[in-house]
Amino acid sequence: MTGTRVPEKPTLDGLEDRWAAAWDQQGSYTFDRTKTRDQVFSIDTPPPTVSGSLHVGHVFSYTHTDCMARYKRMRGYEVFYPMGWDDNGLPTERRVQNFYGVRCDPSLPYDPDFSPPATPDAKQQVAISRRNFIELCEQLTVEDEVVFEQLWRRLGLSIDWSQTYQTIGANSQMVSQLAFLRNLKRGEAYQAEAPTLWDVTFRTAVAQAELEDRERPGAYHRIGFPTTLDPSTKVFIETTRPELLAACVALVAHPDDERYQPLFGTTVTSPIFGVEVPVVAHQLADPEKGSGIAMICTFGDLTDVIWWRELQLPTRPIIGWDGRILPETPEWITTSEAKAHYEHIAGATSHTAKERVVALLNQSGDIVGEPREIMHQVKFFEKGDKPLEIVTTRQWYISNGGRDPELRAELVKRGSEIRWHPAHMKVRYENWVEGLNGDWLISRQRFFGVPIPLWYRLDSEGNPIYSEIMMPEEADLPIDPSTDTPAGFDPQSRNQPGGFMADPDVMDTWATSSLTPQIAGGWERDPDLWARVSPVDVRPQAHEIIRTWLFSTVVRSHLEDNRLPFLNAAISGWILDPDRKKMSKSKGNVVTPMGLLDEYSADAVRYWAASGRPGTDTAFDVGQMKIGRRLAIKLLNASKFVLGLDATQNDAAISEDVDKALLAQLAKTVEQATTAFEDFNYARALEVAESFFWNFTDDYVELVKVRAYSETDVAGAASAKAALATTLDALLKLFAPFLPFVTEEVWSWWQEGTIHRSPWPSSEAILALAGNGDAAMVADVSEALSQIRKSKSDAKVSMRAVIESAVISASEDQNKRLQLAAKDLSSAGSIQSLTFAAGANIEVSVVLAAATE
RNA sequence: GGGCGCAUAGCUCAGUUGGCUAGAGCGCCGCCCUUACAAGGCGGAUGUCGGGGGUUCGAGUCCCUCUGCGCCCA
Repeated sequence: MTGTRVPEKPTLDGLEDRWAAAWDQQGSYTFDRTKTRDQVFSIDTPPPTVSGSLHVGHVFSYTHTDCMARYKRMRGYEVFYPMGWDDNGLPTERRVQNFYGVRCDPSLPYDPDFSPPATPDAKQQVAISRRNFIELCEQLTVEDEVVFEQLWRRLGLSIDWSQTYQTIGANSQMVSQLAFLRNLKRGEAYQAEAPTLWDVTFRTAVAQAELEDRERPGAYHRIGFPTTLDPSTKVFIETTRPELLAACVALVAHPDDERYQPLFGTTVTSPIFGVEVPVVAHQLADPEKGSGIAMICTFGDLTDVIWWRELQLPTRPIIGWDGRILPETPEWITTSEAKAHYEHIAGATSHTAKERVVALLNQSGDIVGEPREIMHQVKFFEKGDKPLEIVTTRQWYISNGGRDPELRAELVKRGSEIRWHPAHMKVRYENWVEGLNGDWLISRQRFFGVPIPLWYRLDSEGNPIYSEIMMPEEADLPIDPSTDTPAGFDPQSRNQPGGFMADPDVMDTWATSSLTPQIAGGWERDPDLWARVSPVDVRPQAHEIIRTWLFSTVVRSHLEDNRLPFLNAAISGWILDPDRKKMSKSKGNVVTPMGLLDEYSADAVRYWAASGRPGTDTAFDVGQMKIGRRLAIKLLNASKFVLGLDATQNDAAISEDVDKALLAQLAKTVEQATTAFEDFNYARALEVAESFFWNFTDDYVELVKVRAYSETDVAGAASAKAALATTLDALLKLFAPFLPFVTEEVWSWWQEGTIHRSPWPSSEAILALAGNGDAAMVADVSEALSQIRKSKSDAKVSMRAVIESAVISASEDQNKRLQLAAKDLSSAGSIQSLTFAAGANIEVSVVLAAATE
């Protein structure tokens, strides 16, 4: 019988659409939630940023994860493989503003009947409430998510499409807010006044990623500070920002600087403002810069912030959110003369204040010489025109060990509990955690994002009392404090004296992303699911976000559950373009994946991706895709041939030594691939499978072809067919994680069900069939066969040309093995008379038969 | 300035606790219409394993050092 359905002309065309649809229909990858935690392999899939553009970098790392998922599924695990979309944050905010012609005004009430303007006008954006804005974000990102999903399906990712989430979705908001409230109740979240990079034009905090340095002219002013011990002695500092003199909290010099060592621990008095400040030592003070001793102000630049923080200095801000000198005279300025000086600059822009302070210093004789003009780098918001100020604002923080050595040690320990792939990535985690010097700032002065779910009571003058926090009930989450009302208050009392106000901020996107295991796994929403999938088995991610995504996830899980969020971290590398630059949208060197899938097939593109070793940056290389395509086609043809021999059963006795040897080799291959996969080294698993496969088709199949066709050598033919069937079965399975389409196609020719739920091959079972087979024979036979071919190639004759006589000389062991294959070697090489002789290595000498026309 | 990684054939890369003459594919050259595959097959040539030093019977592999490149942090 032939139970096979082998097509006449196998092709890769159309496989992707056909099998993607079949898997979807059959629910091949649907998570079976009756399985218990020990039967489950769960994946904390990275949610890609839904920004409307796709590139091959996406394909690369997601393929790695899918190969692992498919392997584990074949190992019998029920794989929990969800998909998330990262549509939270600024990129989406900007796109929505431009696309719909709207802007977010959190003070506005929610309008359930709102619809965006028919013809968006970027210059006259319609102001809408935060909830309306978020709804538009969701609408727009859904379109992008459809495009991503099509790509993922086409690529063959074995995702359970019933398990999806959006980082701005209601569930993500609920999880983010709930986790935050738990942190707050346990004392892990707190608010504090802290210095923030601030754009005075836009009146917004600016993130590190939005900074740019610009060269600007400046001038050093040399200013004398009388020492307290002897007011006739002055210490001279040089500063480019004399307007901040009233904000001076200390002078600082390098600890090794002998000029200033006697002053450490003493105090000096600021000129014109008469404030006594200490002289301190810090490594970052540069003896070569200016006079070698600097004025620390709160805050002139980022170094001031570091000094202020590390030296525990007081906070004396004088610049307001509008960039002007604060109107009220600060409490640390006490003498009437100093107060008069301050009043002279109060309310001025920093530019005007600088002129006035310099004038006052000139009058008092505390400035020396002319200003020395320089060019220096100044930090700007990338879209701003004025230099950034550093202002102190009230922000929310979560403890991450940055200020607590005990917690830090616990988090370092957590990092060492994670199994890292590759192992050296652990060091990056440790370096980061050990180098932390502050807690995690999670509040952002943005519109789009998960709102901080709090309100504050307002005093009788309408000023917020930040110590009187009002939290929502957990059951009411998610909430938007800008439209929802705290318990016990009338909506009318919003922003009224004696009433309440919403916290205006949203959370950092990492505050949500740090909870992806909880979001996807049903934490607090579906405790039964959560128990079956957590802690997650593997977190796949890129190396540059170990310090952000990975670390913050560990922090949340440690604080909430006192355990790891995931057991393994699989770190992927980047895609580099052929010039070895990181591929990114801004460089314009991005290759879009759909065209590649069309040209080379999904299996071929996956082959390229899977060749990239874990954690290693990999060059974009269509050459690898061509090889992958060739491999997939070869798999079709070789399978067609094997099945065409009716080699579909492996229950016949495997009697021939060559066949046993092949199976011994196969068992070894399976074992190596399995070991590699267990170590998350999918690339190695592919390599060993591929290496075996080419040897199988090039040599073994050629060798046993004649015997397998034989009608006289019944036992020999049966043995060959059984070995072929066994090998084909195992090979398809070894390749299934990498080439899901072509292996499924071939599987369907002769087997029932999906290959992707069939059991991973067992090296023990294959070894049992191999009996006393000697794997070393495979290489010897290949070598002999290769030399027989070479002799024909050298003689420029067809491979079918008849060899009259051949002598193989080889070592005793090799000869022993080769003689067992003599029959097959003779038929494969068309050798009429084959004899063996003693020698060192395998050498074949032949006498070709006279050509017969 | 600190940390991590990389450097092997013209190209892209393997090379596992040190072990026979360092491998694969692409590309290149030659041959073969061969009854699974000519969009294929078979065969061939190609190396100062970045430089220098050390440990060892033996080093691409371990140690030191230098150079170049990448990333993260300061």
